[in-house]
Amino acid sequence: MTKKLPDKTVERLSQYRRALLNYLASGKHHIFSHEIANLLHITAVQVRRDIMLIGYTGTLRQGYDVKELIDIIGKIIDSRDGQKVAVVGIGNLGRAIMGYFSGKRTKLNIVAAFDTNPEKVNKIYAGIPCYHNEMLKDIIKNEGISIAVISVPGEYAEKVAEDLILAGIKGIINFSPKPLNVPSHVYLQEFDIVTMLEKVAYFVKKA
Amino acid sequence: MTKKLPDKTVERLSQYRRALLNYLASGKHHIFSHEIANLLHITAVQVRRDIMLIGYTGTLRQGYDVKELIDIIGKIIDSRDGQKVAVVGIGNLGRAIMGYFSGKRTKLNIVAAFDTNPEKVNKIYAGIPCYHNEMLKDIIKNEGISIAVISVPGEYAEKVAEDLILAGIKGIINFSPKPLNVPSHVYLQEFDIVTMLEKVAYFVKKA
DNA sequence: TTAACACTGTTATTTTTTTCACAGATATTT
DNA sequence: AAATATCTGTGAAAAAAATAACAGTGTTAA
Repeated sequence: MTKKLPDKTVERLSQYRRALLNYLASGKHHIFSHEIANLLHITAVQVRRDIMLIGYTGTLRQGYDVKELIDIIGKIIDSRDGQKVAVVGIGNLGRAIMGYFSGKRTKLNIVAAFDTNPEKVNKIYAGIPCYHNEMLKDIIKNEGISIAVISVPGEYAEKVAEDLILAGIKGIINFSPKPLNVPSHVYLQEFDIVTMLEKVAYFVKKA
Repeated sequence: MTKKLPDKTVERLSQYRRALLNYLASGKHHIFSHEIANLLHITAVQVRRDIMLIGYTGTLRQGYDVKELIDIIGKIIDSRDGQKVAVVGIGNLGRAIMGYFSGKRTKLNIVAAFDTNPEKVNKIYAGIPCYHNEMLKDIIKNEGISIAVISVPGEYAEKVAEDLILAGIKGIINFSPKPLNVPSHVYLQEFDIVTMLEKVAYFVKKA
């Protein structure tokens, strides 16, 4: 199972798991591919194919064992000992992200936040300590943080990314509008809110 | 030029425009495809293809006229009279989004925010009035708002989406972790932060 | 004036992702 | 027990997106 899965499949697996955890609360133990599909509003074939790709197999006429499936997905997408995450830039967006994770105990732990604003440095946000950006390299290295979320204004994004890369970060999620350049051993996911809005606007506009 | 462009091309066009507006400040009036490519860290072919798709053509040996290109992109992705946008859910994320747009005058105008929290209702955030969710349908209709950003907790997302659709919304950006189901005449863009992080974690994890 | 060069525009190819179509298996109905 | 219905797993086809390859054309250099 070492073979890398398609990008999109990994995204959906994460969503399957969340939906299934929720579904467990209904007390049912089995679920059909078309039921999963309905939860995410996608097609049943897609669900079956994704599940096929991770090597799990359901039972005919009964569908998939919910707990087993949740477990398998965990084995695939989680890393054994969890991964540490840092958030750089404690504006509204940074705090929103920290809020999403606070309380939940998953394999992904936000363990540090960074900002340059002295008002914010050395405070605790959603249970996470905020350090000055100057500390970034040291803390990333010492804590073994492998993933960083960049939620600083565009002007600073490049510099932050450089520092992160020098510190040995492995994955970056960039919320700033500045496209980043990363070496091939760093996985980069960009997300640009303005662009997303403009795209929606394009597909919405009636001539 | 009524033919719909590929999804990804539209995203990139939005990014080209922003990069080009910035590039104008350098005082240069022309730009080569490979220079645009460098700005976004993509390939020159991709840039040329996108530009081909919108029917613009550069001049050999000089590249593209920056202002013209910006104009053409605007003609393609903006709608003539602009579009109105609403943000539903004024948590950190909602405020972050409003912050991105405040001040900038583009063809996309956030004209209303909604929340259920009485502390927030009837206040102004980043210049945008916040109404109670009860007002949603009326205001969407009366103001002619065509796009909505959902930044409420998952539990409320479905209900909000229903109301938006009843109100005649055309496009939705969903930041909640609850997958939405929309009729085919509504364009939906989902963005799930937890899933994105889990995806990055997967591609980053060593063994 | 000819050769080398540097770009664009586009066709062809490849890769990635989704959808179709159906064989196989087991429960249910008649 | 045969016929029917239901659901999985997957090969094959289609659709979407990215990349390669190159013809064409003006520019510069020799």
